[in-house]
Amino acid sequence: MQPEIVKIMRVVIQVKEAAAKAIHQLYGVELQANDILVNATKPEFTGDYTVVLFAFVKQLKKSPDALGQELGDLLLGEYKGFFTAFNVIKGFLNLTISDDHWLGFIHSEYQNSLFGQSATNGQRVMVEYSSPNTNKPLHLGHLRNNFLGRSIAEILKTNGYQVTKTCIVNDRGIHICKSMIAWQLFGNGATPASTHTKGDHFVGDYYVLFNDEFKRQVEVLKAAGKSQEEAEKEAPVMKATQQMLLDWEAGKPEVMELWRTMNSWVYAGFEETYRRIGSDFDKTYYESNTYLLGKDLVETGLEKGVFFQKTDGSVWIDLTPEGLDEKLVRRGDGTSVYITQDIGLAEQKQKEFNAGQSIYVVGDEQNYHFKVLKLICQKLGLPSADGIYHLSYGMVELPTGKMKSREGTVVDADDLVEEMVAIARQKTEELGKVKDFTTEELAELYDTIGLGALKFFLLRVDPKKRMVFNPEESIDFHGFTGPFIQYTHARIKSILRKSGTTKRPPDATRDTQSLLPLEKELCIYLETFPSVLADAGAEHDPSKLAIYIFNLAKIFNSFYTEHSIGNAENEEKKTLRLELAQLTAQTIKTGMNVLGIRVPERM
RNA sequence: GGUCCCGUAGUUCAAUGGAUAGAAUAGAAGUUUCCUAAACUUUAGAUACAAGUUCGAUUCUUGUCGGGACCA
Repeated sequence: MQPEIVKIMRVVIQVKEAAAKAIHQLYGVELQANDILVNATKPEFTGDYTVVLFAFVKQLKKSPDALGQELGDLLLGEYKGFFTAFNVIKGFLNLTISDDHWLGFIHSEYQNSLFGQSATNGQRVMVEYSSPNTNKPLHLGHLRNNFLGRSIAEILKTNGYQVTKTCIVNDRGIHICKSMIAWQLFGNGATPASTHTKGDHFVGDYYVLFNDEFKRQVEVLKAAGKSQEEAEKEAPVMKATQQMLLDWEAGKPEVMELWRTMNSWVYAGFEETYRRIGSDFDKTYYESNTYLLGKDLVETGLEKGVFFQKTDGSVWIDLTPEGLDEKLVRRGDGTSVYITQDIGLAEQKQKEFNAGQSIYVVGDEQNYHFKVLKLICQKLGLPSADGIYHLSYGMVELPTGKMKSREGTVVDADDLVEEMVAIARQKTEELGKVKDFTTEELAELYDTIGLGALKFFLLRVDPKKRMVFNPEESIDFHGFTGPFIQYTHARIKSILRKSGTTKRPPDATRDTQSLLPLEKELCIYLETFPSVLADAGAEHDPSKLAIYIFNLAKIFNSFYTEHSIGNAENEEKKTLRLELAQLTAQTIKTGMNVLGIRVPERM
């Protein structure tokens, strides 16, 4: 074994490659390292890593026991100093890795502030997330979106990608006209400044007013004998809104002016929220600029025969061969539909950034839409089409069911953040551990903890799955939570402040101590961090990382309770444990930062 | 009508076809002369149902029941 490789290569990979080589040597069968299943050994068995043998039993015509014995014997002989023991139980070959190897790993990485980071790979990825509408403020669902988008972007950066974060703002259409109409009717010239209201909430309030007024007018018309449908069509506010949309499209100056003004209020509000929750974008697109994109692509598609025209002039694509149906891409009156501008924007982004991968963080109610989008782009032959990936996430629900604006059950993002921070404050004051902090330091700490709890809560779940947010139970700082991890970090930093960092001189000879079970468990788990980051990136799943950091903190806490660091049995142990503590703190910090969560030095 | 997703402890979440299905919380019982008890230790508790595929199924296939989304 080359010593350099030992340091760089992950242990699991080494085990796989060694096993593949051994099988080749013993039986002449060529296997790829990745075809071999290697897991961490379950705690109730002896060993560190386990080769699952069942898969080869048939092919090699060996009993699992015999195969395990032969393989174990060969591996132990060939890789002295790496493997130190093995046992075979049923079809499982449990291998023990030498303490020397783990010690070497800790010694070489404990000061590495880039532990887990991959070298740049020269590939560009775009991540589009957030995608707000300008008629109302952000809610809990947007928070999940923002945290996912931001963290997946950061994860991909650590994986060596060059990442561009984009945002498409839905700033036009009937919804914003509703707010505008309501403001004209009921606003009396009020502004966010005059009412001391955050701009996005201000505009959102008029959206609510619109709906109230609309409902009222519909009732009046129904009382006058109209059907529901007729009433909704004829309600004066609705007619006014539709006229306003036409005026907007025609570029009528007063309408444009009002639209710009109201949107600017909203952007000021969004800006504040984004700053608070840590979302930022390298490039923001506005639908008012992009909604006409893609029209020329409809022509291209018709020429290429990808699209076809019906007798009423509407243009369609036939996706029945793909198991979907026919999809409209341009209406008979020549106006385009939602998907057309998405195709156009995809093309434009490709021209601007030419990213190999384009990730769209969008709710799973649009699964069908993105399936269609990708297919159409592929059929049109857009070079970036294969790189389209819909990072589809499930809705955040309340214990009572879905959030409904009509029933006032929408959880507002700003309110929720403030509530979390307030609870962090209350909890911190109760514990009274940071009485010497300045006001600024306290404010920062409350933010760190409150936002940490919220972000971790939303990121710890597989994005694809729907999740339930229980306002009472979710605001917990114990157990599988952000503050638990932050606390572990703060405690480690406290130990390091008191015990000093490690005293190992750079030329110190490698020690010969043996690892205690809890020390070893921590080593093994730390060593997997880079592959967890890689997995989380490849799977587009930050929850893998969140779960890892939580487990790491838990393992450290068990270790810490059992073994003294500052008053270790001897200097050698003390040095090792300080190194373990340093690397654990570093790993927690890197992992949490990648999730967009800060970790305090003290709390 | 068609397509897709989801059903795991009381609750919220895990488990690339692998060993006795893990955590957290709520419940029960403990741990402070010593590095931060927002911690630690012990305990009890679950794969919706029925078939099939195989050495082995929470995972794959089919059906039933339940929840959700989308398309026209």
